[in-house]
Amino acid sequence: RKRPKDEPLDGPSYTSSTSSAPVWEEEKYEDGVKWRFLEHKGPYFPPEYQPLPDNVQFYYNGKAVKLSLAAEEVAVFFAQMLDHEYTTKKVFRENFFKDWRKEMTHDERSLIKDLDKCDFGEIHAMHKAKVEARKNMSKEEKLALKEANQKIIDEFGYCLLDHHKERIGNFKIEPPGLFRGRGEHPKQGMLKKRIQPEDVIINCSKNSCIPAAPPGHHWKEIRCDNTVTWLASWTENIQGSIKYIMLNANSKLKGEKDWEKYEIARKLKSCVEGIRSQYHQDLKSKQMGTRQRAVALYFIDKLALRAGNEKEEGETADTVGCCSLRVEHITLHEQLDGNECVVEFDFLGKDSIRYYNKVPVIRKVFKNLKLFMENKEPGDDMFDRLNTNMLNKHLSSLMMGLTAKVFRTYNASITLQQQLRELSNKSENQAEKLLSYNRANRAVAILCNHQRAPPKTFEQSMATLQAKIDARKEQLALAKSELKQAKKEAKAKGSSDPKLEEQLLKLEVQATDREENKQIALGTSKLNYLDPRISVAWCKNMEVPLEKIYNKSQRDKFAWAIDMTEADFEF
DNA sequence: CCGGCCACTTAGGACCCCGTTC
DNA sequence: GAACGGGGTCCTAAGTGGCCGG
Repeated sequence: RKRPKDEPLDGPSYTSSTSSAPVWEEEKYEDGVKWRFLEHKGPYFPPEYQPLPDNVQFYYNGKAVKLSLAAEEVAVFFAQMLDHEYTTKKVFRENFFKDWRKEMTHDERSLIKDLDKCDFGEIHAMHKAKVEARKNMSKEEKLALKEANQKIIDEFGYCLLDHHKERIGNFKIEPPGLFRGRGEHPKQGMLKKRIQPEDVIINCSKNSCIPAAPPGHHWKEIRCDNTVTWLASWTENIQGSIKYIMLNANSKLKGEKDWEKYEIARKLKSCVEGIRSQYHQDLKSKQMGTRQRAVALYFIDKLALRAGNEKEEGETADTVGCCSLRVEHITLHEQLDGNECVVEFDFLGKDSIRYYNKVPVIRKVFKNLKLFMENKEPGDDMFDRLNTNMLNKHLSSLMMGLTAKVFRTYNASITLQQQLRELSNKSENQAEKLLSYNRANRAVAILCNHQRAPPKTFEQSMATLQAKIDARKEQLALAKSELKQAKKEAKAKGSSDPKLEEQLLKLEVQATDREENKQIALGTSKLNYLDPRISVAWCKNMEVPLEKIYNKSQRDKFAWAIDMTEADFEF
């Protein structure tokens, strides 16, 4: 994508790990070129399969069967998962069995015809013992393991990109195993095959030291394409999609892209009012397609829905976004809970996370929805004259670089900024300020529907915390009465123990925060949707140390923002 | 236009590690 | 010194959206 021409001239001026020169002093490349020089060691391959010891056996129909190496490896994948609920699922078991049989020899295949007659018990027990043994390793063993891992990171985890030594995000080839998609995935249980060097394309500079393939192997291809950012790629066998090895989020390349993303969202801020009045007009259009586009945009803007690309049926779990909503996902209520024109959404979105929301909408939108649903079956598309391509084409005509997802970024960031202004106050103490920050963050997470499964130990840990609070309260009460006594006797001045009160407040704030956060995931919005400059400026204004908001890796990722942002920054 | 392909961002959960508490 | 619990990292799936060729 081309860099929009009207971006500010002063780019991010953070410094990288190896160079102190501000980025904006470096040459800019022509369109599409991502680097001049790229050198790396190639991906790291997972260890080869270790055959089972003789005393661990697989049984079919009660009889021990020595499997071929390939079939055994796949059997072990299944055996390792036996504690998981999904090994009991029909689709998972059928997919697994079908793929497993493909790995068997002719003889094995003619013997093993029923998964229910397979006994993986010994293999499963061995695996559990291994996990247990790993947990019980001595300090020395753990240290040795850690050092060995560090050595791998040192050797494979970095690359040289132009003048910078950069950390690679995922330098390890994904190990083989059984595919477990999210939700009701039709391909769950299929065998995800082992990747060989012969499957891997290496991308690097012609004049760099080209990585050597593992002994006895060769790469699929050596490519020198400086219009892409990946270092290596391979095609995965489940969906047939390409997997990439790319840089870490703290790299210059990723940082610049991130900065650019937020600059586009800020540009939307300056023209969003015009765009809104445009789509309000379009709600009345004579063209059905235009009306559908307007309603979709209304949802994307107001509810921060994802665009909703079409998906191939049977290839993935049945999930939708805005443009792919079906009639069955929406219920219209003329009246609901004292509101008029309420739209009830109930659908599975990305990662099969449920989106459930009852939203009062303007009458024109409501009427249009009724019209779109007329004479349709529950399984029919709500927006039959619209797709993401048409929507994005329209958006890019309104503003350079504008797509559906920019609205999510814009609305997330602007919401954080507004909420911070509304909720936080310089007179609060630090714990209160942090609660306010988290609440602002939470408002965004709720808008974007970033959910998490409630932690398994949630009730337990809330109870423990409450017990602590009660204990502190008691202590405080005791201290107060002691003070009273002291005052009476010695006419001592001063308040009750301020430290104790502070501790109590801190605990109470912590309890509130945790309770409110039960099913909300803050990390996704913090990492992907909230312009970090808003948070940096807030910290400066509130005199809150940045480390309270961002951990080390987040500070590395947002180095560009930390370096360029003053207290007066406005999104 | 449309489908396939490609590149890249966004996402939740598993797992690991380390400090705290009993 | 074991158990706990919570933050941080790792993993990789699942999205978005551009481009190209028919």
